[in-house]
Amino acid sequence: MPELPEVETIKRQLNRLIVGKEFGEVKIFSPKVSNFSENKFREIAVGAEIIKISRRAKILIIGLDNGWTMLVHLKMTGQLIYRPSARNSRLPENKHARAAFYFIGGSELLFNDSRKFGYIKLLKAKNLENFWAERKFGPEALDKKFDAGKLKKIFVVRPKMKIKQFLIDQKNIAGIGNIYSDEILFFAGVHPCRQAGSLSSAEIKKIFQGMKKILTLAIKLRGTSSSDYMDALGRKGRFASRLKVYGREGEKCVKCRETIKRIRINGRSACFCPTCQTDAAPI
DNA sequence: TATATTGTTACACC
DNA sequence: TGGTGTAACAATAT
Repeated sequence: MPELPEVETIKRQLNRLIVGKEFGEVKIFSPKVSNFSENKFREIAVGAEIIKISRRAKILIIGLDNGWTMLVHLKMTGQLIYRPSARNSRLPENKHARAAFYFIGGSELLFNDSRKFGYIKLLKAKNLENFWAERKFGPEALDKKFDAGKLKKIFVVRPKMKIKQFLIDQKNIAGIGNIYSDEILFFAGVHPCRQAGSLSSAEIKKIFQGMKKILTLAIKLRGTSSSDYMDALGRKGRFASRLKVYGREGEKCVKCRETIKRIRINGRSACFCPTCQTDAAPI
């Protein structure tokens, strides 16, 4: 599940790998992954050079030198894999290959996605601002200007929301998904069902610290590979071994040896330790 | 075959 | 009006 650390990892890698490269050919194997037909996509992209890669929330922004940008969302199972040289022909070697970009010079970028939830959209750079405005993303989780005070203000706006859902909602904070919300709440010792408005200042501060600490470490380890995720070099991330609650239902809590529980909150699974993450607000 | 999966969004409700 | 909660949707592996 690519969340902020995984997308950030790919962003950093692609900035080293494909900036300055020019599209020589484009193949779209699954038409629905893009907002343009293969021909139209090719018309726009071929001949363009990549200027820089950035990220907003879980979306990769690949800036081109012709006034267009490519927006890539990996959703659940997407992968963007760079290969220094194209293997055989122009055929996908992965059965879940949805699109392929071949650069002048022989390298290539593959977009794989078994679930086909991800997308690669072409958007004129001048329309980007509007694109973000429509989505109403909250502050970037790791933005240096995002401090505990600002987080507290967002809590005030949505007091009824369960904290688990609050953390995942991109309109509150941008970049956190199911994995890291579970881990942040364990770090903070807060039960996922607690309402945002019931949290004390100390708890909000702890959530803030956990968010910064966990996401930063996860980037350092190139993300979490619990299922399909791979970085741009086709390698697994190394944060999975650091997970304390996510995906550990039925296993023992690393802190107190209690059994980790899993519940559903708004259709999403939430893993937590019933002992370490208390249900009640502190007095 | 039915079910679980998650990020996002559409929609009904108060 | 807009916050809130629920459900739908994407498509696949198991």
